[in-house]
Amino acid sequence: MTQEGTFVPAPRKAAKRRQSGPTITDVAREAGVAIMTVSRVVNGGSYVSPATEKRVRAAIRRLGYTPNEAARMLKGQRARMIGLVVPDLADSFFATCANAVQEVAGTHGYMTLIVTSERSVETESNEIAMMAARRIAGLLIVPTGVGTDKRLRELQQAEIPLVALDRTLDGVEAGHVIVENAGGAEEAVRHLIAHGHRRVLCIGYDAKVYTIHQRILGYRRAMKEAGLKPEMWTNLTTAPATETLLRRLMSEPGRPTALFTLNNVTTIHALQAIRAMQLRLPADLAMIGFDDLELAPLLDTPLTAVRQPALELGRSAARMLFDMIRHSRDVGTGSKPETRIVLPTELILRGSCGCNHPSS
Amino acid sequence: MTQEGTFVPAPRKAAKRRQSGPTITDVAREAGVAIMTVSRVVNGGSYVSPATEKRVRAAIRRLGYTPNEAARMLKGQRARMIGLVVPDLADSFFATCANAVQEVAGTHGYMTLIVTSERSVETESNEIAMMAARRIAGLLIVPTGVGTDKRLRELQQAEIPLVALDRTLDGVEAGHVIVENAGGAEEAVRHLIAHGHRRVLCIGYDAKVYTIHQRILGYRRAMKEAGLKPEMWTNLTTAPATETLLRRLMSEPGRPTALFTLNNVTTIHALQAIRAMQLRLPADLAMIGFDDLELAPLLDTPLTAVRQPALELGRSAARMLFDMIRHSRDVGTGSKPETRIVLPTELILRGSCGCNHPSS
DNA sequence: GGCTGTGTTGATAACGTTAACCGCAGAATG
DNA sequence: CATTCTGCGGTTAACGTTATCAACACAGCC
Repeated sequence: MTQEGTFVPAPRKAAKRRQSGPTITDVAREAGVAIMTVSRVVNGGSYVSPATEKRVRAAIRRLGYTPNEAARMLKGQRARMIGLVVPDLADSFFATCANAVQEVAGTHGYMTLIVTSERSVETESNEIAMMAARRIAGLLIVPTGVGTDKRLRELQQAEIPLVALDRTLDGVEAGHVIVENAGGAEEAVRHLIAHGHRRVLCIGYDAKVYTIHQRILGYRRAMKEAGLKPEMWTNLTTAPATETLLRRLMSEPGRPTALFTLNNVTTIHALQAIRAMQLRLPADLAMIGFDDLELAPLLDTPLTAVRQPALELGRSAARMLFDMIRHSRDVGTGSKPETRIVLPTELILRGSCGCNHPSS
Repeated sequence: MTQEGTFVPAPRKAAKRRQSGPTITDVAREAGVAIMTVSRVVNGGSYVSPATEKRVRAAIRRLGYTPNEAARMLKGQRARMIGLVVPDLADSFFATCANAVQEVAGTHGYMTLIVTSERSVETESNEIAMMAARRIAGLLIVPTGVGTDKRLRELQQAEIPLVALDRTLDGVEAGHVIVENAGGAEEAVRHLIAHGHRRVLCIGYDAKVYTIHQRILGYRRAMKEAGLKPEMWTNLTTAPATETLLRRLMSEPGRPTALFTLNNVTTIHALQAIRAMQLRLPADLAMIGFDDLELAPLLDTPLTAVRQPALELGRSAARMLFDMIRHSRDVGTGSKPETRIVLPTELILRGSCGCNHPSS
């Protein structure tokens, strides 16, 4: 069909599969204006006459146009996304935090990339790299490792704000939002001692994790204050290991009369073991767990627990991150954002510590 | 090598705040090759001599280069992200699903945008729009509403694969992964009837929700089969409402002797009410709940429950979505992906239904 | 008539990446 | 020696958006 001698640059094969939806160019054509005018209408702020704006809005609605975030981000170097790294979403504590973070992000028009590190430093590192590639505007992280990941330092160099959630982060400049781990643990152990217990066992997960470490500190303080000998067993990761340990310790003469569990999972494992051993709470063993459980009031013996404000923790951390993002964007506007928030814990007295708990 | 009289295009003013990290151009300069060569090394596949590749890789490592996903996505129209909409992350069932989805996505090099609809159709709609703007490659959704969101139809037009999780989706072409809701409920209610109960109560959340609706169907089938009169109470959203209802029904003469709860939240509310009313399970009231709870075995009377394979549900749905994504990209490669998966439920017998449960 | 605003719109150049060509050595072939 | 490969590498043009600057129309003012 091409006739005479002009060079025809090989007809495109089949219109080249454009992007899914209509683009700003389509809207501009539809409304009979320049693309810049459409951009102005979409982003607001600049001068556009009411009549033109109406025409453009109508075209947008007619075509069902949505701005392409990829292109926006490429121009503006900021993704309207934040990242969140948690060890495990199936843990209700982290799930609640994630819920709160995601909610706050939504009010800012941001979305949240949530990933789980599965308590593996390597996974965590990879995920941070993937988020960096997506050019997130900020990162919230419940750090899994002890040291500081090299990737985090790279994020830092890229001036991406960083907030540690529930734990602290050394070696990089980051904000953090934590709870009164030591104080909460101390209060709980003191309470057990006040009930007359002299041998108070303390068991939990990995002592290298910041939160566990802090809680152990609180436990030691309370024990030392009462002149009692601390007895700690950590690195309990499975239910069987926990049961084996408890069986051994509880068969000794002068066996422990009280138990303080350092974290959620261990609390549940201990409860399972106690049921298997047919011990009665609090008669055979008084117990307090760090981190409350939704069903704690409904257990055989309702469980006394140190409650952490998970929702507030997530919200505060997210708010802090957005403060930092705003501050780093409009450089030096307003005061420097807060970089450390410590939230209080609450000792919820139920039956398992030995208190008479209210019947309703 | 351009030296003398060539045109020099006006020196840029002050380097113009570039993107956070180094770009492909920096790598190319560092390695002394063209950017295209770097791109080839990064994406693999094409001809690059080993020597050049080594040089480029070294430069990449030296500079700490990460490809800008925004630019990639803008070119290729595909974001290496999928979306996940759940009603509530604090619900352990959905949290577990999310965990599984996120894990499968990771193995494909994708990240997951997780949002909660908070059971609001409007929130859900907005979130779908935000995800559309981010040009996600596919969407997993636990639909909250009854009808089909207009936004979903738009996604569909944009040829974005869609999979409904735990529920079905009418009016759009979508895959779905669900569990044997009706069958599981029927089995549970039959079990209660087999224990001799004639008046089996059925309570739950919104009956318009697909899952609840299906479970009610199962309940009705079992009751009809036994020639018993079904008694259902739905729209119970709060704990007080549930307690009020149960108090009223349990004070009637010839009161119900068995209870079947249709969903997680209602199960918990019922357990709270039962404790408040000082009823004994299963003596005063036998009970089975749909959806198992982690602490169910540890309750006063261990709770018999219909367990759903939450992990498997999430995994299957994610796998189905990635099948659809692959299929829509390499058009017509391989067989059409599965679009319907139904997973079995399992009745976990513990004490609350009246069975003697194993002590350990 | 020349100015200076002021309110509105348009043209163009990036942003970082990849797809589609183009070109160039050197080897293999005629 | 002239051709055709073939393996590598470079050039250029998008992708959809926004910042920047220029242009225009119209008013008010000397």
